[in-house]
Amino acid sequence: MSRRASVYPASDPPSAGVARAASLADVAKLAGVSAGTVSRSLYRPQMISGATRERVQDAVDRLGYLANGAARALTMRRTMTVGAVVPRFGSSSFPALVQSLETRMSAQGYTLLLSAPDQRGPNAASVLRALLERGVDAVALLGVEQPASVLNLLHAHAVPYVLMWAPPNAEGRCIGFDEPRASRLLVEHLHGLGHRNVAYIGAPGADSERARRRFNDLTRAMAACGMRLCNDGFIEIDHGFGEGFTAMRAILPHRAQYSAVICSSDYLAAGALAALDQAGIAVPGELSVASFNDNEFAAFVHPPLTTVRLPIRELGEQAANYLLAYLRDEPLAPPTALPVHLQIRASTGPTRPGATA
Amino acid sequence: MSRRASVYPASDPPSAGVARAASLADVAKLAGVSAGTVSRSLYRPQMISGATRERVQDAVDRLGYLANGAARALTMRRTMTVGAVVPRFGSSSFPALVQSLETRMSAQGYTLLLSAPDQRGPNAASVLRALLERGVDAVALLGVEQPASVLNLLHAHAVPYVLMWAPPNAEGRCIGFDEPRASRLLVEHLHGLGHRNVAYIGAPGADSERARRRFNDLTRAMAACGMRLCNDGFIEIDHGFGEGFTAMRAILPHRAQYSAVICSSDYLAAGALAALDQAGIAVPGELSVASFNDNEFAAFVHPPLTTVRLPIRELGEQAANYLLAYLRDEPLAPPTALPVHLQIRASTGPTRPGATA
DNA sequence: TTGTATGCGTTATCAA
DNA sequence: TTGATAACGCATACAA
Repeated sequence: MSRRASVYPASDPPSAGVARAASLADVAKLAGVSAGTVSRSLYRPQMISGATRERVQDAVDRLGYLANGAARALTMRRTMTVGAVVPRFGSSSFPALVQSLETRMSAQGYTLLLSAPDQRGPNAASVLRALLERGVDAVALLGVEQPASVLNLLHAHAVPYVLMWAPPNAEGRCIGFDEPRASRLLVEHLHGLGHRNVAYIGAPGADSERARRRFNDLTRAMAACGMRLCNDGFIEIDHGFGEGFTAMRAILPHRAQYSAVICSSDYLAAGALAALDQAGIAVPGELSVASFNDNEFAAFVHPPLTTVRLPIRELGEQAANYLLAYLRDEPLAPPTALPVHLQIRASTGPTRPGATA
Repeated sequence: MSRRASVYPASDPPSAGVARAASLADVAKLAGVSAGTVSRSLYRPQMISGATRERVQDAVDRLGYLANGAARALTMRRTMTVGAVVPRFGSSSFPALVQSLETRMSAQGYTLLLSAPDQRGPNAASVLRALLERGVDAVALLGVEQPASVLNLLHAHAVPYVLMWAPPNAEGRCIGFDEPRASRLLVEHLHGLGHRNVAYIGAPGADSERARRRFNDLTRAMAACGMRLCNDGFIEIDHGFGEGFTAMRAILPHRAQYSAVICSSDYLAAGALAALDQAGIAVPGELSVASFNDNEFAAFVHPPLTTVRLPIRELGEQAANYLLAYLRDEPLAPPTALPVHLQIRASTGPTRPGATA
């Protein structure tokens, strides 16, 4: 474990504010009481008489006193801060996840320290280190594939943590979706429609354990009911609208080999549907499209799409609940995989009205 | 991924651990030097001899020492932390903004404390107060309409701050887009195509100063070239895919009154285009659609769309640069409105191929 | 109910 | 180059 990862530059002083912020002592002086009394008056009001409490409050208001979190953290050994590490944060459905996590935690007085490292790997540990040095009370990490260095840090410093969007493991501390079932639902749905050969557009497995697992789940589910993945209809591509479009166009020449397409996200699906639309291929008449769905939007625009909904917001809430329980030393409800649901949307109107004319 | 590396059994709650984290004193004792020497060795290595430096580093590694940020913040009067307040964070293009802000700041060693208050939650001032109590070195706030209480707090505590996506004002400290120009570009483009009566789908002005300004910019630009906004073609609706769809359907009955539609975001535009698609209305043959665009995605799927691109990522970077300059006591480059650009995308293929058959 | 004193872990000042 | 010591601002055990 080599260190030397100082996040603090050794140079510049803070912006030279001449007047220091009001401290407890300042308030105490103005109110004519002791510092301890001020502290108690603010955070243990029942210990203080009404009269002094008023004088204190008055002084607080006049000075615009704000507690110094660093000093408090130093004595309390607690910062009311939790870290979140969410790689590739800007894309896909992660914002919704962070949103729900933040909402829940802030309702309990916690603030989120957000890290969104661009690249995975060796720097994951130093990102976490930065969070730990800032004294986070707990950490929520996105993803399964935490390097050993990260887990070691977590354990060595005894920080409560939770792995979001990760399958259950021996350690517990994971909250995820019932992804195997999600795959089964999609596959069985397509099977029921008579499809036997399927194309797949998904995220690159090399980058993501999640993508690899999903691919495995799918092939397993297909094998179980005698279906197969079409070789020339398998595309790995990053998550995104344009990517789905591009991918669909790429596998279109091999269309004879499959009668349905599964996309690993609704963004990809929406792009794929757009490509099909432009190519004049009717969905689902000529080709079925099914998708894992986390933002509920592809399905909206292109109704004839079957999706499995992954409850993202619930994931964030569950993660928050888990951490909060930990922080309260309450017994931990063993985290389970969140249930997923099949959504089959009928068309709300002609997709390509011209075709019907 | 070796999980057994942990010293702690999975059942053992860390909070029960009596052992405190290693401190500077612990490291010092192990290395046989004083605490001050350890501190200097880590952060002012040039002041320390090579031999002691090694012994210190060794002790640090063996103890897994991590600096206590609270203690450091207390003496340094600096936390290397910046706050971000981004209401309605989960939606629209804000994630991209936060992403770029975080990327830039973290490159300089700062960590983002993110607050995403939903509109009706605790008032803006208390959200900010929470951030200030946690000792943020600076704050980035999204939006123009900061209540006086917020600005007072900011000034009273002399915290460097920047208002993102806000028009320049007397105070400076604002970074935004050249929105008036954006409106002019769109309007003039439509004017050039011969349109005179225009419908508008935008965010509710009651909720957002930004929405009000945009509406004003648009009407002004239209007035300047003899165009007008169609009364029955003006819809205020929240940002979103489905919302655009719904809005477009709502104004469709009044279609005789306008020949073009402006949408205030690409999500809305994409929804609107979908609605038009389903209604069998050719774009731009029968109706032109133009949009403010911050995610570059509506334009991708539905090529015949004219957008003005608002450089979101650049906004986040500029905000970061501004704060960083402040934190370094460097002269502040007066923030200017970021330039916007018109994007006219030609169709990449038949949108509704059936229509051409 | 209130005051006093101590310690939290670090950096900075001043000696050595 | 290193060590001792004094802040930093707050919470709390203990005394009054």
